[in-house]
Amino acid sequence: MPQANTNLSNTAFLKIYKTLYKTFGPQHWWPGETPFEIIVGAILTQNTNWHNASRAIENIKMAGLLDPKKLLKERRRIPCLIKTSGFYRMKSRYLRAFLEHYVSNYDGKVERMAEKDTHAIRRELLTIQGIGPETADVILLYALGKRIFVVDGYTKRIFSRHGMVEPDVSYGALQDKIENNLPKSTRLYNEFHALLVRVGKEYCRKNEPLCTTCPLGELLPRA
DNA sequence: TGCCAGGCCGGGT
DNA sequence: ACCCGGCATGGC
Repeated sequence: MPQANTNLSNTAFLKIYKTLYKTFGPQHWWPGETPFEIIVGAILTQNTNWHNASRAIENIKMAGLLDPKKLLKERRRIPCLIKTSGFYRMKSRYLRAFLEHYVSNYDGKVERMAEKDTHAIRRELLTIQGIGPETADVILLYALGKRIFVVDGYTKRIFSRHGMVEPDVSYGALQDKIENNLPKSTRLYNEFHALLVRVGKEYCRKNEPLCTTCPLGELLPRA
């Protein structure tokens, strides 16, 4: 059934996207040269600023281990290499869990994983320790090129502060709402998430109740 | 200096 | 089904 869905929020989400794109331009996400680098970054940046995570990736690169099989073989070196990313003992376990799954089921080849249906892969990723909904969706969208919208803390904060969702909206509910009110475009999902992180970092931090200078300022609820 | 950062897990109600 | 503490480093 082709949805004739032209309600108000439909235009609101798209309008925000357009405003952000006009303001900031293309973000060229995800930062990372290969799908595997993107996956590693997705795990290392959990609740961690990108600066710290990217330094950990650099360490892995410098060691010549930014490759699934090599990294799995040298997994004992991981904690030392990724220390700067924080939570490094947990993240070492998470990385190892992913590597074991990835190498044994897909021979460490992203094309093999991408052959499967999007939601089948998603369910599978969620069974791996350390991969929750956001990390799974980052892998799907940015490493596998699947059409799925990535929700994160900034997404929730920005849309709730603009009165479009409740602050405690669940991951899935927000994801559904956004996907149902935007054109179904992988390219747009890719760019929109990146733009939300950009504007979130610069204008929508936790401690700032309402921003008055951000490009979306006119959409703020009156305080 | 304390707070924050591109979450997720496990144990407790 | 929620709720919450733990996980850890580095920058401002």
